[in-house]
Amino acid sequence: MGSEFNSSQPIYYQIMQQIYGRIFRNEFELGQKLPSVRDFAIDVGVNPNTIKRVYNELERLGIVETKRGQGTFVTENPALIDLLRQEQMNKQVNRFIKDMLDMGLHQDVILKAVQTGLDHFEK
Amino acid sequence: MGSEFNSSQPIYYQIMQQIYGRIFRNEFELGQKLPSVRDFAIDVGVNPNTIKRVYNELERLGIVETKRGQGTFVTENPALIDLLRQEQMNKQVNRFIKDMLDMGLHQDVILKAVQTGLDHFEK
Amino acid sequence: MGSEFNSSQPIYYQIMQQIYGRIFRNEFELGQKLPSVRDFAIDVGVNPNTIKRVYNELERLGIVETKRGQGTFVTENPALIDLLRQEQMNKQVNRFIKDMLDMGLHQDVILKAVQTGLDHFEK
Amino acid sequence: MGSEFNSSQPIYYQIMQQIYGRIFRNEFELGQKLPSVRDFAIDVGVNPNTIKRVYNELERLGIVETKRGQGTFVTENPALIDLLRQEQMNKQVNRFIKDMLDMGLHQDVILKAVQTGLDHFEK
DNA sequence: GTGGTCTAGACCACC
DNA sequence: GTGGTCTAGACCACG
Repeated sequence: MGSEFNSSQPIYYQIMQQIYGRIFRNEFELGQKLPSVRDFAIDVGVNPNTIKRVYNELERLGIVETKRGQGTFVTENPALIDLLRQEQMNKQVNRFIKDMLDMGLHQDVILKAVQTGLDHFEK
Repeated sequence: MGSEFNSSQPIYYQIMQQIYGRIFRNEFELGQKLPSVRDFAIDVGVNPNTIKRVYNELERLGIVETKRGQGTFVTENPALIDLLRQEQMNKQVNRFIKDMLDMGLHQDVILKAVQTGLDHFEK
Repeated sequence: MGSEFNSSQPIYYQIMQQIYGRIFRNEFELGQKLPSVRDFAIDVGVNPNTIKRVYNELERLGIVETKRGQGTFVTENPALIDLLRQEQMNKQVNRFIKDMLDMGLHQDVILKAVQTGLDHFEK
Repeated sequence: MGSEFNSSQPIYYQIMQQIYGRIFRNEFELGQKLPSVRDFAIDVGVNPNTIKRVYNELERLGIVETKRGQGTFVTENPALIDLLRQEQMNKQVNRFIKDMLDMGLHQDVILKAVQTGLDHFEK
């Protein structure tokens, strides 16, 4: 695949978010092996070190685990994934609401904006 | 005020967002003079260069104007502020919705989370 | 038995330590035959190469001997085991004390911590 | 300073432990600036990336904090340092005792070994 | 083949 | 000047 990365955020972070999303969306089976560092690096067109960092961060979050000499695997604990998703969601929602209120927007305006936004994405 | 800044974002950006918010919330009157770069820098405990950059960015967005030898002033154009607020809001909403959908969350879950989040902040 | 291994240390090393401990605790009789590499590998859910390495290391230390065509046996020399245990103990104690002193802890604090730790494990 | 590192442990880890120890022993004042990544790298004769990793790990533990464009500083929170030292001590003591008991050693033997070990280091 | 570590050196944003 | 990121490539221990 190509190397389309937003320059405003670190590449490792963007890749991390992608994997995060794919796990949350259950596009990976639990316990599934992720591509090797080298293969994945070639695949997305970045340096192996960058992928290694991605895997490190994901492991620190507990969403993957690496087995020496074998590879990196999605955690087999579905409860953990649900917990992380919940946490992530709460964090995002709270930050979003805080930002909106800080802009002086009222509740009904915010809610309306989200609704129309969702309708817009629905297509 | 102390110097409590989130290290995950540039300091200048955080200060900028604060000013942004205060203007949007009409805590500054239109045409009001902002503190001098030096005073503001001392106030928030930051390098003057950082405040300078903040003012530059705000001016680039048109939300403040600097008058040579007089200082930096909030724009007197209310329409411009509304426009910027609208833009800002749309950007935030879209990014938020995209992030939530990427996590595999459904519309109703997202909407519900925002509602309960708002209720929570209401107090 | 499952395959619960600490990822911070090599698997072969952890298995080695376990066998070490069982010999020291006299859970193996002197001269007793250890399981075959293959059986042991299946038992702990690990690559046979890993077990092979464990046996090699143990043999290098003289705590087991392999007899061609017969298998691997715990040494029949009790003095050797005592010696190894003594060596091992000294190494551990010295490393422990060094680590504690490096942390700026005083003798009495260290001793007290060990005492309470032992009481805690006693139950 | 020279580059005397034990090859059995990662260099970054050994450096990390050294800094850890110096902070615990109060050889650094609270809030003190650590050497810059580059300077420190030259000082100990390793690559800057290695030092950066050390600082990252220490920051993750909360014992230092980095301020963008300014440097890396020892945390100013003495309670945190005490807590970390306590944690570290407990972990070490428990691991030590567990290892010793696993070797089939009795309480009094262990305690005696620690005492004579301490006497030995006292000089 | 796999991850873990390390080097050498580059470019960038930030203060 | 300072940390943050990234590349290119090397060597090692492990399974």
